[in-house]
Amino acid sequence: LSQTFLELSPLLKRKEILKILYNAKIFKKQLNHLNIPLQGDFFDVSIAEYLLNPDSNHTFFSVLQKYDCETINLELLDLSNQNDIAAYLINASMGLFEIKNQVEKLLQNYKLIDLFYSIELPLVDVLLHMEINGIRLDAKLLEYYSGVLNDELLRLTNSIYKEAGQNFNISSPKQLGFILFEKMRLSEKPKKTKSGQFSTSESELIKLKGRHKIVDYVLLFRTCQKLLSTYVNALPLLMNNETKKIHTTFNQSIAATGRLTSSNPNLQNIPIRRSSGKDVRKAFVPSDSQHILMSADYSQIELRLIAELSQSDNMIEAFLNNEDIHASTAAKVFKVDINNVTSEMRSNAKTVNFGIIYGVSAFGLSEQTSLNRQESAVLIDTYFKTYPKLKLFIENQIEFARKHGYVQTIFGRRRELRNINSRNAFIRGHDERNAVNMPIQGSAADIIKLAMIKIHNQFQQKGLLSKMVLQVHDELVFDVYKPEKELVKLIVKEGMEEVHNTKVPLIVDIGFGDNWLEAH
DNA sequence: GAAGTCACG
DNA sequence: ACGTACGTGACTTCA
Repeated sequence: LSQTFLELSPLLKRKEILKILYNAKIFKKQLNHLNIPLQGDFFDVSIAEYLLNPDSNHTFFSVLQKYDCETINLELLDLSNQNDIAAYLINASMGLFEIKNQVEKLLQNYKLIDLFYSIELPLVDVLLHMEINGIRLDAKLLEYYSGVLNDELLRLTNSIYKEAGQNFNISSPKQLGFILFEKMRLSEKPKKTKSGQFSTSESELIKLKGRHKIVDYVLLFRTCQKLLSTYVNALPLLMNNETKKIHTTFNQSIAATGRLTSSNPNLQNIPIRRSSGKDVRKAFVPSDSQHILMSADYSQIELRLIAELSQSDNMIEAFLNNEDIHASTAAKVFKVDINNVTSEMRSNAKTVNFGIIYGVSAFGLSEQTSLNRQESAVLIDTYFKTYPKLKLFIENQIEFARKHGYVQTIFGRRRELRNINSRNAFIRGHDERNAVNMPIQGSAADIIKLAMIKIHNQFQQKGLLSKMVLQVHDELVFDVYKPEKELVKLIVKEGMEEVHNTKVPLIVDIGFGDNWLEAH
């Protein structure tokens, strides 16, 4: 394969030739490895197809079929035969060429062409750089933590066996369910999963807290086990041993809302919420002593966007006054002065604020808060009376979706909602919630993508040594060359805050540190 | 490979 | 009466 690439290199260097690719980032990464630059414009069919149809998984082969290109049956090919391989590649290339013209027209018809050319395509190179840069991992710290967690796990295992009166596989939900609900009868009405098994999920176990010591042990066991298997033991195995860096893959054509995803390893779900997991974050460090990590995150971007899109004046007002939005909401719905908001009131208001973005029900809210169903229903009702335009926005979104069969973000990214008119209330409900959620989540995704492109270009123009290394939906992480600290801070803050003009200001919080936890 | 669980925004 | 919050990826168990 590398031989083929070398032979192609004179063509790849010619700027006037448009290169039509399927997943350009993978191709460019391979070329980069061989030191063959790809110059000039390129077109990525996989991204075009994703914008046209963000809900489905597409492979090169499925796209060829979809656009009625003649495809060679792979099973009939002899991959050790050069002629067969050549025939396949020629066939695939012709297919790509045909498809490019078709999808480009479709992008135009659906008004996705600007999104494609000014956001998604330029983003390919930004993500490529980030993946190649990688982020440094302190594997020694994780090794130490692994020992601590293993000891803890051993102690918990023994305690659980003792309380259960027998040995069993604690990691097996089936066996654990049997012990807790058949043998120990810890609940009168244990919740079952879809398949009829006892549910042993965290939210169910928390309801049993205080009934028996074993519940706390199991919860702790699960936490330790998760940290060990997914992070502490797994991350060092994916580290490049020479550079001590981790190189994730950012997937640009998976999430139906327009977000990126991260895999191998997923660096968008590194623990932070619980204290027990925070040590994992400490293992993400600057590349060397000349660098420092910088984290820049949008403050409440989704709530700001829903305030903006709904033109909800009193919520906009709260943001303009730089109020604590959850406290502000609590003051309004519980009708107290903002200074008299208790932490429980704020916490419940916070849950509703997020719930609104997801289309929460009274039941869902009661599951997430200390409130019962009745109280939750009242709270939601009061919430909509407080922010009437928010309710109107939700209704308008659903109506738009019913009429047109799709919804869109502020940059015109679309998601079809095929079941918005379904007679099945459950199926319809899902699309109704997405009619509200996708434009919010997706607009936030559009905004941060555009900011990434701007920031990357500034770094290149100024020849900076600092690097953008991670994106976590509303946060960007940089490996900053210390002498560039103030300049980088300025470029990033302005780049993120000024990328899109809104009535509600977008605010970015910036922090520095010798590890990712400190930078927050 | 599905199901269950849990890490993140 | 019903089911019950959006979007992901990874790990373990088990049929």
